Amino acid sequence: MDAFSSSEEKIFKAAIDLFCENGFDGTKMQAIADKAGISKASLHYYFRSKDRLFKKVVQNLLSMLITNVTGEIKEDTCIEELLQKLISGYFDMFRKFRKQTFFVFAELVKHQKLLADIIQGIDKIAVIQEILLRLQKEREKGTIIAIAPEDLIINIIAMCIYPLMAEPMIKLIMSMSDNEFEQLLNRRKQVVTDFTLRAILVRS
Amino acid sequence: MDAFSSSEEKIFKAAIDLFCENGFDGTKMQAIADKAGISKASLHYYFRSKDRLFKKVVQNLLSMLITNVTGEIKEDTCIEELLQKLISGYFDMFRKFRKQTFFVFAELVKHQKLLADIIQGIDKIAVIQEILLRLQKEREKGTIIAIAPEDLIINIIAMCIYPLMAEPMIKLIMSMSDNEFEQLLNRRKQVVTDFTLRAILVRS
DNA sequence: ATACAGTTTGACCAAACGGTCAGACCAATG
DNA sequence: CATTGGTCTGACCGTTTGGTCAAACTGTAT
Repeated sequence: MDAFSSSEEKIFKAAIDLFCENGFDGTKMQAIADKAGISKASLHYYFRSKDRLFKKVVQNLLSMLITNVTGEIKEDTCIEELLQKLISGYFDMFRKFRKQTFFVFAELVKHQKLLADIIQGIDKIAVIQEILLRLQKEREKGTIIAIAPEDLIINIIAMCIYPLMAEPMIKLIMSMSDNEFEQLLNRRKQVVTDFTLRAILVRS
Repeated sequence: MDAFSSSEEKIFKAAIDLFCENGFDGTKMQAIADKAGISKASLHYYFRSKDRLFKKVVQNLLSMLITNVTGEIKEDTCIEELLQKLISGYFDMFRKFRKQTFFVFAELVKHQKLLADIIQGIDKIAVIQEILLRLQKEREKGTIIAIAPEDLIINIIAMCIYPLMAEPMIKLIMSMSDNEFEQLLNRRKQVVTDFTLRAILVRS
């Protein structure tokens, strides 16, 4: 009677995969059961309804995405290194959990009512707050220009996340091949870091 | 026997609204019929199947979004004004057609197979090409730093579009109220313009 | 009036959907 | 061996889904 028996785990993993791939409405309970290798009735045995299963999946992914950005940002690292690590961390995570990220974004917009319920199950948003504070300090120190930390972080996340979410659009509009696009992604961390540092660093 | 009879138009508009709101799987034919004020059978009379109707909707929106960014970019405007107008244009459009943009992004990722069919029905992607060329020129002139025009445009679009698509996430992570977020959106054009110009302008 | 092509619909269909339930299965305990 | 409690399922249910079709309804030209 573990919190995660083998079957429950298999179901949950299958549900994550399929929900991320096809969204809430596009995912059928039978498909989850098939992928998990159990009967549809067992689904309802472990998770009472589709909505409950869905909510748990979203909660799990959101929590994972938020807490995953944490770590290794010490107080004594200079602003350049801080931003570089931040960008690198965000980009790698978004690239690794591409579909999951897009899924959470999309479904959170559609089912805004669920958000209130989901928030309570999530622990740490403190990491971001920490970074916001550090940026505020740097600004007072005069190493970076006057910019609201929120604006700066949004800019950074935007530049990291957008190419990953907009791949088909970018390829279409820019007439890019798969190869060219992959090159673009590979140089992306450097591009965003340079761009950001040039934008906010106060030069002597 | 117009290309758009009154009924056909009503159906198409209803379809756009509902598809944008609920996605492909979340939109039911009966709901479209109800919203258009006609019978479900009439839907199939004008558009043979749900897939065909869906494809036409995506095609129409994608074409609209792409061609809508055009206009008023003359050759003699300086780089600062060019970027400011570009950012302003993108941001206003994305803000105006927020749901449509998100919808096209999401469904284009899911149904990547349809993209090949859809591309053929779209005329002008030339506007972007024009801007890419102009940026290349400025770079050679030495007014802006060495950055691939594609990277620059992606950065700009990213910073414009991301806050609009990630509203719930941002509010959650940054602990923002509706009011604070609206303020953030209102200053966004200025923020992105300043940020971008500082990042790419060669200073004397 | 009649004929005709385009439009619109109620009634209908097979398939798929989320969900239920009685009962089979299976270890572990007495 | 018998009982018990958790696990698992085939069969089933009511509803909803995308799609069809013959028939009714328009207006217009003959």
